[in-house]
Amino acid sequence: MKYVFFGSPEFAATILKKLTEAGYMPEAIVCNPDEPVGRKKIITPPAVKQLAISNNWNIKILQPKKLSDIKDDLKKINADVFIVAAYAKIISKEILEMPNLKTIGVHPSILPKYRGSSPIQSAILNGEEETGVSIFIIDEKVDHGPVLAISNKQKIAGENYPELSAKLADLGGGLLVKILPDYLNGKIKPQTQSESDATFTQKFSTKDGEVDLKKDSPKIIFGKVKALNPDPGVFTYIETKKGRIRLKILDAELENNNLKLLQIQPDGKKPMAYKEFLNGYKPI
RNA sequence: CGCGGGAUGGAGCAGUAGUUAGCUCGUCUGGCUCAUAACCAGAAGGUCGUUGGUGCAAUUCCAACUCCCGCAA
Repeated sequence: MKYVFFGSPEFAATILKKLTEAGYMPEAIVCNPDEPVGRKKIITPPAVKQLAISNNWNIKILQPKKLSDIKDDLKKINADVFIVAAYAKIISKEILEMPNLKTIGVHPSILPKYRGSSPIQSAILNGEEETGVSIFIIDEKVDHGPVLAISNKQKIAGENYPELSAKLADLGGGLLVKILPDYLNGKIKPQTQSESDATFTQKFSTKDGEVDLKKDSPKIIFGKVKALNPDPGVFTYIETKKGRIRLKILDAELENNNLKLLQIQPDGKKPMAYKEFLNGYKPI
């Protein structure tokens, strides 16, 4: 089987790793361009590219700004199927339908629930007790195509976004490897999604991470802390002897509906335990 | 040159131009207690980021540098 892998972040890298471990080496990978990260603007390649480089895979790495720029390259590869995991760009119909086995996607939710760009964070934020991973055929509407397989349920038990994402990537990668042979042989019958059950998620912004420790309910704050870290993060303002400071909330736990802050970070300081913060800052 | 905060014992913070640099926490020792993250007594532990400058005197003033971090992208 010849395939091209589309994906950029850690979630995608985990899935690609599973595929290659199972003997499926892509002809090429397509990921976002290297981007400057942080204050120092260090040029950082996406996780998928790093995986390929660190393993010295002799495959093509395509990092187009626009997918239309690499149409011809993709055509030349003459792949049987495209596999997409968290690529972050909308892929045009023309490209999706290039391979005769079309393009399949891995989406970290149980479709048709939580379509869109932040399924994992949204599930945590909404206090879902479990979620899962879906594999489906991608069409031109976002996360809309017929479903090939749905993973076992994954319990959500206080994980934060990166932790849950890692688990789901693992789960999704495993499922993909498992069903791929059947899909290639045409043994799987795609199931159309129920449109009436569909829900959508959107990206979060800094503003979504602002909380008020006094006014907001502990449960909601807790959900945000787990879902929105490390990016865009959760923050609040707190009055101390020295004045009002901005405080990021990195980790917390919920105990009998009381929010207990564990790890915080004052503006301009390193992350620290809340207990240590109290030693020096004396909130009012 | 995008904006800004910071560097003081293991941690978080104060602080001052001048014989012994403080506080909260932690650590160690002893005591109390059925017991404890509680309490009492005591102890160890700091070239006050680096380099240079001005002072009789600098950790405290000035300059440069290094490193850390928040925002923005």
